[in-house]
Amino acid sequence: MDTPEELQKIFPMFDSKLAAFIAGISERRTFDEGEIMMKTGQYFKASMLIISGKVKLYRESDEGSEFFMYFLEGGNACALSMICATRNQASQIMAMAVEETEVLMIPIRYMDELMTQHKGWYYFVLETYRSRFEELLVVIDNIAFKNMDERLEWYLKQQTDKLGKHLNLTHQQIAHDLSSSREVISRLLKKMEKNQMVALHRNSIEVLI
Amino acid sequence: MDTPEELQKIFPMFDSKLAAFIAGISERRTFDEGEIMMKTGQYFKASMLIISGKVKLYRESDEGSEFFMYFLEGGNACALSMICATRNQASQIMAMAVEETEVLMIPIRYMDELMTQHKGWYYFVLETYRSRFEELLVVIDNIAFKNMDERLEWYLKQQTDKLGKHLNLTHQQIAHDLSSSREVISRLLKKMEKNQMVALHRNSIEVLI
DNA sequence: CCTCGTTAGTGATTTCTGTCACCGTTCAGG
DNA sequence: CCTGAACGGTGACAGAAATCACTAACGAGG
Repeated sequence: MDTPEELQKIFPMFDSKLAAFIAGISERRTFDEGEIMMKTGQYFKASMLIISGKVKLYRESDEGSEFFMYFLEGGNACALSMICATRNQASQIMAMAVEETEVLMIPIRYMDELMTQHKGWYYFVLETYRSRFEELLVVIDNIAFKNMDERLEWYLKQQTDKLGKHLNLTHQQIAHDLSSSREVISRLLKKMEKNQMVALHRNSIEVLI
Repeated sequence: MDTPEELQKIFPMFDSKLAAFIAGISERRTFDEGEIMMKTGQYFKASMLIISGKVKLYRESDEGSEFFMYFLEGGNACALSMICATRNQASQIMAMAVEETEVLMIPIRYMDELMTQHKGWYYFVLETYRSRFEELLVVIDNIAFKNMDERLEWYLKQQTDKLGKHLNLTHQQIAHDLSSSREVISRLLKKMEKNQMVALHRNSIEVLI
């Protein structure tokens, strides 16, 4: 169990009373690399705060294909889990740990108390919603206005910002995340390699820019 | 100025104390059909609650093209205006009245008091964010996974849900909202007409399904 | 060391969408 | 009543992306 002081380092918005409260009621859980943390259609039993690690968030289509939206990392929280939890609504997104990830699970029965008694909590919730909302707007910009080559560049930039210049991704995975096809991604990556923007290896890509 | 009772009819989440407070501090304003209520890059000076009418929300690209996201109507509020207002951030969306629309403008200096003193207010804010967030997810579904014919059908469905079966839209406007081109929309509409899904008139479309 | 599944590269073809060109219709304003 | 702008229909073409088909390279496990 975390001490309130550790919690405040990761979530600076929490005052000490709030940090202590959360430390008392939450349960720590670790997800392995590649583990699915939340599936579409699943119901939230707890609100999740990310302590450490990295999480990829996906939107799933009816036909089963997935679309990468954004990352969560330490200090973030799943926006939907915080409110769906209180209303018992099904998740509309899929979350996958890309590295070992530690989270705090806050049971939904405490949501109302957190909201009403702790000013820092709902500020945090609002800030979480606002920033995810803005990320979604950027996602829309990209898929609505840009071609695949620009989208791929933007995608690689996002990944390197979070995971470093050396990406352990196959072309297939990238195609999947962008809801495109492997051949298209392979060709575009080749073009980027010619332009000295990336170096291609088997199962990994080095971003040079 | 509205009476608190009228306000509660439109915003059932507001308790009478909150309704009275808002009635006291807000200013009513009317926007005409077609009027731009909010431009990208503009700063919020007030949070807006929609009393009546219909508003279309757009995302604008760097190059100036616009992309329709969702409607707001009586009882809704602009999600971004509620939080950007408190942080003095620029708007990232464009809002246009599609019919005469009445709004309540709540000056930003009251935001903190509303948040901290009125439970109904932040429940309302959270609910607003949550529902807009979900609408954005559906928008992403459509542009990420669907072709233009399906997107057009979904677009027409949205419009008829809010505005009725008889839509006063030109093909050019639809193309604009979907960030496509007039010719493509014309052709797809012709196909839909053949399939008895719409009836086409000059400057208007009747949706038959 | 062999084999098979995964990963990548690439050409050919098709589909979807955007663009260009052009024409006819409608309608408001002079 | 005329005219020009806005609207809409349509064919031809171009480009992006998806799909199909095939090949080569790599690497883990027998």
